[in-house]
Amino acid sequence: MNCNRNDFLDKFVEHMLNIKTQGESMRFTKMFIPTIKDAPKDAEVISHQMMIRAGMIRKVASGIYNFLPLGLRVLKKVENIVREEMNRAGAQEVLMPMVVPSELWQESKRWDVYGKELLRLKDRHDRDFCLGPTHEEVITDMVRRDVRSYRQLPLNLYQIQTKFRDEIRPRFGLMRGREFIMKDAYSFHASEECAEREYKNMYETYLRIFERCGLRFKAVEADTGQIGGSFSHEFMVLAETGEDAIASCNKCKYAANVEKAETKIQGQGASVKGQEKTLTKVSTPNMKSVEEVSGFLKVSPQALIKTLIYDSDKGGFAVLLRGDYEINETKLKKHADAEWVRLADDETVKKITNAPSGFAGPVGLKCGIIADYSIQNVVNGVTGANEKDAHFVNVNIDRDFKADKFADLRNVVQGDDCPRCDGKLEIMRGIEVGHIFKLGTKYSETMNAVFLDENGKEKPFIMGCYGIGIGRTAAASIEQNHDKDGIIWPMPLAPFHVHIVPVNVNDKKVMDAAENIYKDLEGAGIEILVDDRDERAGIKFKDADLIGIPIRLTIGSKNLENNMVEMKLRKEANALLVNRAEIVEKIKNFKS
RNA sequence: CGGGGCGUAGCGCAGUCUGGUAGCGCGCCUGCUUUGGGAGCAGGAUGUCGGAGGUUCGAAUCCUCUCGCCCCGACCA
Repeated sequence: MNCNRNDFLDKFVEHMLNIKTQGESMRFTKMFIPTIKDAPKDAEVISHQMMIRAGMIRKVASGIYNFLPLGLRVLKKVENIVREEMNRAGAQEVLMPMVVPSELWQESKRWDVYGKELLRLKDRHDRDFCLGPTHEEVITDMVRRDVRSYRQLPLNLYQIQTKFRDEIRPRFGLMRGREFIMKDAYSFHASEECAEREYKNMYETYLRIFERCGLRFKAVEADTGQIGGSFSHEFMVLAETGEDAIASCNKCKYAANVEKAETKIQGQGASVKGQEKTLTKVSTPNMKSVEEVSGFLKVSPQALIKTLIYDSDKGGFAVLLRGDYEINETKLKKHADAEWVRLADDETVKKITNAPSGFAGPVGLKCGIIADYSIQNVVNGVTGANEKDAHFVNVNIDRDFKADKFADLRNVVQGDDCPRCDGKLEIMRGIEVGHIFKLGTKYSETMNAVFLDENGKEKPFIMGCYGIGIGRTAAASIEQNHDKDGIIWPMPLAPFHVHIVPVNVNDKKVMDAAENIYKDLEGAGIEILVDDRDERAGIKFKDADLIGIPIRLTIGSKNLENNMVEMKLRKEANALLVNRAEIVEKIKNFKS
């Protein structure tokens, strides 16, 4: 109304000062932190619920999220650690487009292979594009255009960028989204040795990155999956809610994703001959599963030879497995030498075994049989009789049937022997936050990305690729570090280092003290969130616990009279009183 | 993709079976009191009942279609 020029200027200056506080430290009243008591019912896992409740993220569509200021700060913390360590390791940051022309994907043959996860779109000229789920094609193209000589190698280029994978079933919030931020690095080499050296370099770099993030994690051997290549490691954050099972030796350093984990080959030729009983068919009405059959016949599941009928690009075949073990399709695919394998549908089972599914067995079966090593020990076993409601008992290998091939086809279980030493394997769960691959020449060959070596000979680049899920790392940290009240951030990922809670903002002494401490800490390079809201103490404490900043300073009038301030670590139950003069020093110690 | 479930106020839910003026708790706004662990009292605002079509005098409720979201499933041998 009577807003004259000077008022306007004052307001402008005030506004600019407020903006300035949006740097390292913040006032709660100025920051957009919409915390909520009840998480929406669609949030299933802890990290998802807590990020929503703490006002860090909001869902926009299935598997697609907004990052609010607090969430973004955490994301940036992870990014910066990754960036610093990648740079330190000699990699260089680039930025590639999110929208990629189909030509590149057609060239690598992945346009047809990658499937529905690849979100395809057309531009106004009806040309095909996709949203990049990963960038091997783009980087290979980028490098082949301008790198001609071995003298320009090696190169390690990375970006931190948004990826899109149209997941079948996005879930668990940031843990399995469709749109997500990833650091992906690609290295190019003139020789195998150089590529392997870089793989080790990245392995070490990843160890440093996740250590700096304050995570408990494990590097495990992994299957190379869809990206392809010769060998790879995954970096798993250990958490009950992890989507992956990993096997880890209790004695040596061996650790592997269960998809890939091996055990000592048992029982080759160890079957006890001479006690073989007569093969007998028994009636097992409606007994299909291992539990049903073993319960009905009163034998242990170990005595069963589970017969699974598989379909593949090479046709149908049978897989034999001891009753108490699980099939590992990754291993099966490899040993069956197939492009794809799939459990056969009822119709195919019927065609191959002449019986409804649930009664398949190797005796008299007229298809290829591939058997897990585990059945070599089974004497007088139980199998389906390839006939409805019937099983054979006293089935013996060699006498009653033969397998075309023995192989390691099962998932390892708790207590299996370590393949490397005399230790035992433990099974634990993990969240995959990083994955490194030695790619070899898979992409450089198909995309004709070549350089001239010192002999003037044309050779394809030898490549490696190295990914880290940025958002997933933040989510994994929460899965690993939380209690019933909220998040417990490790210092390096925390959105702020210190959370100042003035108990009563209307008490001038309290607020003055809070302001002074705020300024002192800020001057010492510490990031602070000060809860200057005119709210009851209880509400502020609840929000502080939920948001999970590692150090909380509670400023109340009574303690202030003794020149003391309460300091509480989020991860500990009890608070301690600190003299005002010592606060900065104390906190500096905790921070490092 | 198959199976199941859910869409009602910002969030959590009731109401749907059996059609008859849209509710509860939390949150939000105003005022007073309160003020170290999600306060009390009083007053107040807020809904295309996911969307479209149909049945009916009348639809959140019944029917058809559609969209969105969530969960389970590739271990039945």
